[in-house]
Amino acid sequence: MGKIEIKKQRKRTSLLDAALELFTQKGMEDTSVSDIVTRSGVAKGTFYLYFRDKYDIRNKLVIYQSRRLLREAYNDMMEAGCELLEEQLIHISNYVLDQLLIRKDLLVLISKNLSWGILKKTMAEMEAEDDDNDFIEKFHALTAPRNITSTKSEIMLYLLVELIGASCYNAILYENPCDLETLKPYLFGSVRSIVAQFAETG
Amino acid sequence: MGKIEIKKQRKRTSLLDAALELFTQKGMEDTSVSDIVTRSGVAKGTFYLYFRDKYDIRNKLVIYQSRRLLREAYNDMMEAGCELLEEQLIHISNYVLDQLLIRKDLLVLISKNLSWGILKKTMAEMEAEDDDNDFIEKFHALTAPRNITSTKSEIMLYLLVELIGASCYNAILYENPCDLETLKPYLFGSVRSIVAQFAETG
Amino acid sequence: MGKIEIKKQRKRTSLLDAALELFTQKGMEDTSVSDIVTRSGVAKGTFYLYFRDKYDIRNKLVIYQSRRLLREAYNDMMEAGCELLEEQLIHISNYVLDQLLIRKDLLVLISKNLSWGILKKTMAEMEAEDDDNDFIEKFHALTAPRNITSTKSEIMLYLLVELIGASCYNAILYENPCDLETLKPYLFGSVRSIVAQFAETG
Amino acid sequence: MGKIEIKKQRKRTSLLDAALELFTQKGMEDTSVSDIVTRSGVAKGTFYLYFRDKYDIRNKLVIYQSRRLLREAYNDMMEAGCELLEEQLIHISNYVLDQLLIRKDLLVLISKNLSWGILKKTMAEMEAEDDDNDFIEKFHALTAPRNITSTKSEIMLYLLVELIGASCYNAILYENPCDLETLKPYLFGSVRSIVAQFAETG
DNA sequence: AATGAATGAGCTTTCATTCAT
DNA sequence: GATGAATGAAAGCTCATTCAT
Repeated sequence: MGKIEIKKQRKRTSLLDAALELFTQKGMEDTSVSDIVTRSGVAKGTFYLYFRDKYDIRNKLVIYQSRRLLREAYNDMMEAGCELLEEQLIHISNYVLDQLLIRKDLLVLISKNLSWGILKKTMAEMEAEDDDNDFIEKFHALTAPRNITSTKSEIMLYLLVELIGASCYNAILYENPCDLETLKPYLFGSVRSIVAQFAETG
Repeated sequence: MGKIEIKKQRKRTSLLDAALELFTQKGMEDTSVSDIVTRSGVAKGTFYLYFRDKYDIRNKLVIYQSRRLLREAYNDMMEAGCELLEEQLIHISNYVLDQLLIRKDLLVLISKNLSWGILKKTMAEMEAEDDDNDFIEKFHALTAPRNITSTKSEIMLYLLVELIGASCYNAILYENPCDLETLKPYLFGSVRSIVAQFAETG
Repeated sequence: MGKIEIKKQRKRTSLLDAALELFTQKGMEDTSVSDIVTRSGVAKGTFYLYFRDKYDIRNKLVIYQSRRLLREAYNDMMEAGCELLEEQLIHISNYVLDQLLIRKDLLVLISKNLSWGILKKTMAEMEAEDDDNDFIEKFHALTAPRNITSTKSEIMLYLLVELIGASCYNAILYENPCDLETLKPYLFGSVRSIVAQFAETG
Repeated sequence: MGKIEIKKQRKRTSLLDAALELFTQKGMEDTSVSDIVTRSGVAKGTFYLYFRDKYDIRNKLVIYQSRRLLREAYNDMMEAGCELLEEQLIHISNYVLDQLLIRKDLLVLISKNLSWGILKKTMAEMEAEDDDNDFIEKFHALTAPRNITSTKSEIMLYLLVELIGASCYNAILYENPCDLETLKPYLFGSVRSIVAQFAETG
């Protein structure tokens, strides 16, 4: 009954944990299903009871982790009580960046595998499962006071996500062309001017 | 002799061509060294006379292609005779984007594999080989009139490259969140404000 | 109780039905125990309560199906009231061939798996279970009037079964070297002369 | 040059030999490619340089062995100088049966895998490769004097092959329903009457 | 320099079978 | 009796790399 269900969840989690560690340590390429089950301590066949293949577990991992990160960032911003849209977005960005600086493994996993498509899917799923976690609606709620249409709002979000995601990767991992703290002012400056661009014309 | 040298170059080029086609058609993953040599018409062993492994030929390919694209874009901008830094960078960006829209295979190859590290290496190598092609120096020459220090100049370039590179990927390939033409005004607006940010404070 | 007994029989039959469909559709090779239980709607472990393994259920299937076919053919011949041994055997053969033409799945199942050994076992079991179904005795009863010894009778049956079984396989499935109707006259001619051979010398 | 070619032939032959032994000992089912290469003493990958898979090597084996057997039988018959068609066919049959009695491994291999389709392909290939080995033409040459049309000739051959092939299997392997020597008179009697049937009506 | 046959470790995936529930 | 999660051996097959020619 419940016992079996709990054991199954434990197996699943154990596989996800093992995969996360290995993917972030050795990369997707160099991680085999064999590696995952060995670290997880289950049999090879068991993997296939829970996931279709390596790419399936990768996707589930990326979605889960990025969703969690975003939710935390959003909540942190709400607690801080920023008023202005620019400040809200910078707060969220800052939170995410600081987390990724600490958890470089997540940075690698998410950056290399989180496409805009997956992000939208993530947010859609968040909407479906937790009614208090509809991020896209929340985002629109944030942009609404500035009279930004829904279409433009999405393009803006897209530009911001891509700019932040892409630019922090080298800065955090290789401190190239500069370290994260040096980059931040310019990055947030860019965030500010991108928002301004949409808010003005919106 | 020169003849032998020419034959060797032809082999090398033939392998690079084959690899480009295959990588852009089937992706890195699903392309084997066997596939490359078969299409190239040389023996398996020959591959290893020219490249260390699959990743080596991939890197050389990415560097070569992105270097060529950048050089073309730069020359096109010079011919157009833009005066203002913003306009110069937008012109270059526009040229690159239009090319990638046409050659989606290059987009995939470069986006997936061109990191900031490789780009800098590219430009350094350009400097070494062709003295009239030192792109980084040329870039500094472009930014100098606006009193932007070399360090800031590099950070700016970094932000621009990442923003453009990352944001055009989904727009071109999946027209998501919008197609390239729709995105351009916002993208160039962002370019403008990022440059402004550096030029003001510089 | 009877109820439990009925439920068990239903499970068994359900497994046999599923196996028949799958074996004749995809072949023995490509049918797994998993497939069988899935189609049958019972649990994996349940299979092993009723059958030792895949080969066990295959044998039971072949025996059951060929026994049924033979019984039908025999009854049909008796109703038709043929007098002469040759006509009796040809009638039976004809009935079997026509059935196999309609049910090609049975043809494949039986031809590929029904050996002379299994056939004899079949007939022996028929004898054991149903006293009104002892086919081998019935066959001897048919041959007795022609003074064919029991040994020769068996050899004759053997030759007939092998000839008919083997030759109809390609004719029915691939119409090669000719279709069944074209083959029949020659086949029945051969049956007649084989019987004659034994009857003369018997 | 020739050396490499010879080495390749030796590898191929070595694989074929190993496969023959294993297929006839343990059966197709229970023989894996791993088994074959182990016995052959080559690496796993080498197998796939010469054969597409297990079924490919099986077919090549069956065709080669049955072709060889048939050619020997035909030559033996020609040397014996039989005049009458019946005697010629019985001579060939007898030779084949005696060989299969000695080499039971071949019997299993050929019986289980030699379908009428493969046989015809075999004979067609014999025709293509060796101009003095066109068995099908030779067979027609044998039947021609008796005014048997080409179509009927083929049906006759079909019936004979199926009768002999199927009936000797149990007799040789399990002496069931009787041993080969006991069966032969009846079998040859049947051959004679089948031929008579066609010769009469032809 | 060029070849391509040979290698064999390693991959993904399947599946008959067991056994705790 | 019935279940189905778990097992892990073993399958087929690939492929980067080597090396004798």
